[in-house]
Order: sequence, then C-alpha cells, then structure tokens
Amino acid sequence: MPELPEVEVLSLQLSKRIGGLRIAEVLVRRESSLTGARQGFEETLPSKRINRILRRGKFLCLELEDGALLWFHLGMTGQLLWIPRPTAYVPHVHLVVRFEETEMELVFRDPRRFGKICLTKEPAGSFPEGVRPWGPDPYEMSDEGFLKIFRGRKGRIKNLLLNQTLMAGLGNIYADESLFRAGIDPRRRAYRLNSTKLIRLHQAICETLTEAIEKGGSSIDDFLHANGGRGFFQNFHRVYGREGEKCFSCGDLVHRIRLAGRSAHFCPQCQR
DNA sequence: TTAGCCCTGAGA
DNA sequence: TCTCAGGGCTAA
Repeated sequence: MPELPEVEVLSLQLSKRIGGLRIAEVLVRRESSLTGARQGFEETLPSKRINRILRRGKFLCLELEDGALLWFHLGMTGQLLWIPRPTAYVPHVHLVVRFEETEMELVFRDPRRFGKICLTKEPAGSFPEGVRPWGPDPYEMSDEGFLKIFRGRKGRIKNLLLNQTLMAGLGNIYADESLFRAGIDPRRRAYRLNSTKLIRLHQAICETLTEAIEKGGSSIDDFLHANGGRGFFQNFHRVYGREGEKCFSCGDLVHRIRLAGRSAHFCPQCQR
C-alpha cells in the first residue's frame, strides 16, 4: 500500500519521464475515480505542458504550465504506470494520459478503487480542494514541531501517527516500523511519552522513511514503480507482516493486535 | 472512539 | 464460499 516512500519514489521516476511533456489526450475510463466531472479532465488537460511532479503526504501531483494541478491518491492498490500503447487490455485502468512527444502512456490503475484523482488550481504546496487539510510531512517539521503536535495527546500513539490531519505520509507499515525502531509500544498513550522518547520517535520516522525511499519503497501487494519494477524495502521490515516470527533484536516473537481497526505489529519485549 | 463503508483479489 | 487486508471518510 503506497505510503510516503512509495509515492516519493514514484514522483522521482515520473519526473524523469514525463517532466516537460505536453499532454495530447486524456481518457477517463471510470468517472467514479475522479472527484470532479469527467469533462473537466478531458477538456482542460490536453495541450498543457507538465512543469514538474510534486509529492505532498501520500499525494502525487502533476503541476501544469498554467498552474493547474492534477492530483493522484493511490489509496491501497493504486498504480501509475508508464507503459507503451496499446494499454486498453490492462484491467482496472481508470485514467489514461497520452502525450504529444511519445507513444508511451501514463496509466492510473487501481483494482480496489480506493484511489482518487482530482484536478485543482490550488497553489503548489497545498492539498487539493475537497481533501481535509493534512498536516505537514515528517520531513518538514523539526523535533520541536513534532513535539508540539503529539505531546500530551490522549490517544494511542499508533493511531495518532496514522492521523493524516496531524502529520501526513505515514500508513500502517511505516507507523509499525517507526515505532519498533523507536522502541515504543503502539498502544502507549502519547501523553505517557516524554520529550526524549517523542523526539526519538520523530527521528525513527525520518530514518525509516529515508531508508525505504533508498530501497525503492515496499512492494507488498500491488505497489509497482512507474516502469513496473518493484521496491524491496519489504525485505527489511522488522515487524510488519512478521507475526509469530522472531524479533531480530531480542528473539522474542513478534505480536499482532488490532488497533483502531488496523493491525499493529510489534515486539512486546523491545517496545515499551 | 469505534464500527461500517467503499472494493477486489488472495488465501484458507 | 468466506474472510481478510487497508486509507480515509462518515455516522453513531
């Protein structure tokens, strides 16, 4: 499931491939994947040049020459593929972007349809209209900023990390991995964590994300790079998806529990 | 704060 | 055939 590292990897790859290209045609295959009307996409986008590709939290964004922004949220199974025509045979494709300079197409594919595409004119750096205002990236905030957001809160730390209005970018995998790295039990209430522990957590989050980006993200179910390649950070997960296996640090078994409707993986020995 | 919804494919 | 996975939103 694409979280911050996966979207970052994708945006870097797409920058190289579609930065500067001019859109020739946009085909909407499933209108329900769009937040606005189909006409807006099919009529507004053609003939526009792509200035650059941005990432904000888990959103990927194409900035066009006239300032319009095309946003993609990959949900759980969303993919942005850069593939040669014809692409009509590819199942679960909801949007196709064609370009003037190449026969390659940018294809948005999303079997479970949790992903969303929106077109806005917001200034760069903000989030698309209709999306709840999200918090800053972990990278964008200082340790002090992180403390300001999380210190003293009553909720369980894992649930707070998943709350995108507080901080954007973390999903289930990287929340679990970061908490392991910081040695914090996911069930702990934030107000029970002192500043040292919270700062350690912020650092653990940044380290985990950076490492994941370097390894091309995690390809668990459906995440693929723009060229169809896979990330390999999943081979380095220390707790996520390792229920019943030995903890790499202490040899105790990794546990899995349910927290706020999501699974949480942790080592009760190493995380307190 | 939690349950339910959206949705499909994988695995039991 | 049933259960489960999960991001983000909404309702209770």
